[in-house]
Amino acid sequence: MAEKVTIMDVARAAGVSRQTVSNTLNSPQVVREETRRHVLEVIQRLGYRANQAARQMRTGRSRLIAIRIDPGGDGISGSVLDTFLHGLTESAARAGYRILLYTAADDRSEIATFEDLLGSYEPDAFVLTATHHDDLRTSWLLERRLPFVAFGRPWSDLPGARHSWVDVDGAAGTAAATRHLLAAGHRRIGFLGWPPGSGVGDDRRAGWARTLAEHGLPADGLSRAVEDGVESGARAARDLLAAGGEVTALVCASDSLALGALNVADALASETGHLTGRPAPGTPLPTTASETTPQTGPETTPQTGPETTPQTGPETASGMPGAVSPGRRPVAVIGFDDTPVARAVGLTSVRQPLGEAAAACVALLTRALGSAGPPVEHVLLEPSLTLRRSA
Amino acid sequence: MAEKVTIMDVARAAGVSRQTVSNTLNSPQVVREETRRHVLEVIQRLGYRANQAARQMRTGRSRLIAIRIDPGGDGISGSVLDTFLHGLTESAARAGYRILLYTAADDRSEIATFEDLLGSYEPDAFVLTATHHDDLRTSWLLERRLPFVAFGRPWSDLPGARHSWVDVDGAAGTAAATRHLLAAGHRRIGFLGWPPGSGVGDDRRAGWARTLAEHGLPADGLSRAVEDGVESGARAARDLLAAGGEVTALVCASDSLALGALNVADALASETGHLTGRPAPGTPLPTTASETTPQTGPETTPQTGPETTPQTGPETASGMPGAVSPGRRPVAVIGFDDTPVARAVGLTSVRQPLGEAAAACVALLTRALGSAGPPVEHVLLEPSLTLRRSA
DNA sequence: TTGAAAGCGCTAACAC
DNA sequence: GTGTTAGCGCTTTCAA
Repeated sequence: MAEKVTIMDVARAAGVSRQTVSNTLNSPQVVREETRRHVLEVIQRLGYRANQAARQMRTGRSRLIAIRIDPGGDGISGSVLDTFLHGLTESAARAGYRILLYTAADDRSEIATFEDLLGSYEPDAFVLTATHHDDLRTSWLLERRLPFVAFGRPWSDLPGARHSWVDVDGAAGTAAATRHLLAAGHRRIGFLGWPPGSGVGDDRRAGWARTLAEHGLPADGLSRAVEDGVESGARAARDLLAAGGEVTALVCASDSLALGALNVADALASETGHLTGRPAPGTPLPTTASETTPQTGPETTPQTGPETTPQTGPETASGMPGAVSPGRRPVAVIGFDDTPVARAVGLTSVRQPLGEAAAACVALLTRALGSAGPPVEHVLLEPSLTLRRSA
Repeated sequence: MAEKVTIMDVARAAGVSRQTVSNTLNSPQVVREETRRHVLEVIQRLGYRANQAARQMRTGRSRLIAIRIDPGGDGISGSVLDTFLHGLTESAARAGYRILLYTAADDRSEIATFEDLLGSYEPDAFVLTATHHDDLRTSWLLERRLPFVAFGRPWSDLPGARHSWVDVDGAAGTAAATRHLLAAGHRRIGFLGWPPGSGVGDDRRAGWARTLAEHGLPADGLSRAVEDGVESGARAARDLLAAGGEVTALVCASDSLALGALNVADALASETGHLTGRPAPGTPLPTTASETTPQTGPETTPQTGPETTPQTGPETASGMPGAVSPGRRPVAVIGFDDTPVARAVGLTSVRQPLGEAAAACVALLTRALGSAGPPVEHVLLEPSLTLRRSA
C-alpha cells in the first residue's frame, strides 16, 4: 500500500487551506504568486497527486480516452495500429489524458461497449479506428453529442458522417510512389489494389491513376483489384505482368500485396538472369541509413529530381504480348504502410506518419473538450516514401 | 451528454432503498431472491451502471490494470506485444477490469509513471513486460507490496525477484523445433541466437542444446551469437554454413535472425540448383490450412513421428570444409515468435500462446487482488510449432 | 486573495 | 432483510 497524500496533507504542510491548494492547481491566476510557489513546492516535496476518482466525481471528467484494440497480429499491417496506439498514449499523456482499451467484434458490440464505458468509467472521448461506409458508431456518438475523433475519414457524405477526423492522404502516398517510379524512368506503371467500395482502397488507387493522367500516361488495363494478401498479390502481379501491358513497375495498396508482387518480380529476374531491385538472397542488406527518405521541410515526399529528365528507363523493353516477356528489365515494386515486413525484405513503401496522426487526434480532442461546442475539424497528413531496394 | 442513471433512480423505480440496490449488486446473498430479481430487472430496464469513480472512492479499487505499450512497430517482433495486449484487454474485461496504457523509456521513468499512476488513477495492478536482469521495476513494486504480474520470468535469483509471473517456455519451443528437424532427418542442426546474458536468449539456446545432447549429438561450433536483426542473421548463417560443420538446418532465436538465415539458404539453393523448403519466388503459396499445426490435446508440439525412424535426411551431404559446399541439400530454417513476417515468407516458427498468457496474467492478478496475502504463483506455457515451407 | 460548506455516487457500518 | 448515516477526496459555490 502506498501511503496516500491528500490535498489536506498538502494544505497542512503548507499552512494554507485545502482550497488554496486546489486553486494553485486548477486556477493559478487566483492565487498570490508567493503562495502559489510555496504550495507547489510542498506538493513536489510530498509527491502529491490529485486523486482522479475524487476529481472526476466533482468535475465529471475522467481524463480518459477510450480506443479499441484489434487482434492486430493477424495481418501484415497489424503493426500499424500498434504504432498509432503508442503515439496516442504518448500524446495523450502529454495532454494529461490516459488511454483506456477495449475490444469489440463489430460495430454493434462496440456501441454496446460505449454504453458500458460511458456508464462506468466515463471516458471523456473516444478515438475510432477503421472507419467504413455506413459506420454505425459515428452516427451513434454524433446523436448523443459525445466527443470523438476518427482516425480515418468518413467514407460517406451522409449527415451522420460529419465529425472530426484525422487521416493520412493515401492518394498522395500512391501519387508520390508513382512519381518516384516515373522519375526513375518507368512509363508502364501498374497498380495492385483492393476491390472498389472500400474508401481507403479507392483512395490509394486514385492517387496512382491521377498521377498517370497528369503525365499523359494511360492507366487502362494496368490495374488489378484483389483481396488483400501475399498470395493474391502474387497472382495479380503474375496476371498483370503477363497481360502484355509491358508493365515495369507496380504500386500496391498494401505491403502484403507488394510482397506477393515482389516474389513474382524476383522470379522473373532469376528466370531471365536480370537482377531486380532486390539483391540475390544472401547478399548483405544495405545500411539502415540509406533506407529512410531525408525529410527536409514540410514536403514529405522524396525529391526525385525534375520529372522532365527521367533517368535511363525501361521504356524500350521488348514485350512478348500475352506472356511474361523474357529479357525485360527489373520490375520495381512499391508497397504501402512501411510495415516491419517491408523493412525485412527491402521493400520500398509508403510510410504513414502515425505518431503525428495520433498527436493530431489528441489535439482535436482536447480542443473539443475545452470549448463548449465541439467544432468539427479535419487533419489530412502527407505520407512519405521509405526508399529501399525494391524501387 | 448521456443521461445519468444513478443508484437512487434504480431504488426509486424499484421501490426499495439505495442500499438494497447496492446489496443486490455487491452482496446478492443478503437480499431476498424476489427483491433481487426485481431490482436486477429494473437495473436492466434503466440501463444502470455503477459509476466507477464513486465506487472507487468508497472501495479504493479502480478495476484498472496498467501496462506499458512499447513503440513496437520498430522491430519484426513488434506484433507480439500487440497480440498479447489484445488478449489482455479481452481477458481483463471478462474479469471486470479495464486496461490502462502508459509509455516509458526505461525502468526509471517507468517507476516514475508507477508513482504518478498510483497517485492519480490508482490502478489495482500492473502487468510488466520485457523483464530483464536486475529489473528495478519488480523490486520497486515488491517493496511497496503492490500487486503485479510479469509476462516473463525474473531472470535472476535475487530476493527482489520473487513475484508472480507468466511466461512461455522458450527452451521447450526451440526443443520442439530441434526435435522436428531431427525427425525430418537432420543431424547437423545449428543455432542462431543472441549474445549470452539475456535470459530469454539463453533459454532458447538451452532448449536446442539440450535436445541435441539428449540425442547424443554434438553442439560444439554449431551455434552463433549475434545481435538481433535480419542482416546479422544472414551473416551468422553464412558464417555457420561455411564453417565446415555441414549444418543442414538452423534453429533461430527470432524471426528476424531466421529471415536472414532463410535468405542465405535460398542463395545456396539457387546457386546449386537445389530447392530449399522455400519455393521459387512466384510460385503460389500453400493454402493457409496447411500452415497451422493441428492441436490435439495438451501436447502443443506437433507430432512428427517417432524420432527413431527419420525420413530420408541430408546426413550424407558432401561438405567442402571452410566454404559453402555446393551440392548440399536444402537448409531448413525455423524462427521464433511466428510473426506476420514468418507467415508472409513461409517461415516455420515457434508460436507463443499469447492469448493464454494474457488470460493467465489476469487470472493470477484477480486471485491476488481477491485474497489478502497475494500468493506468488508461476505459469509456464508451452509454445507450439507453426509449420510452413522453410522446415 | 483565502476560508467554510456542500455534494458528486457509491458502499460499509450500524440500527431497525 | 431493509433503511439510515457517514464519508471517500476533490472542486465549486459563497462568504469573509
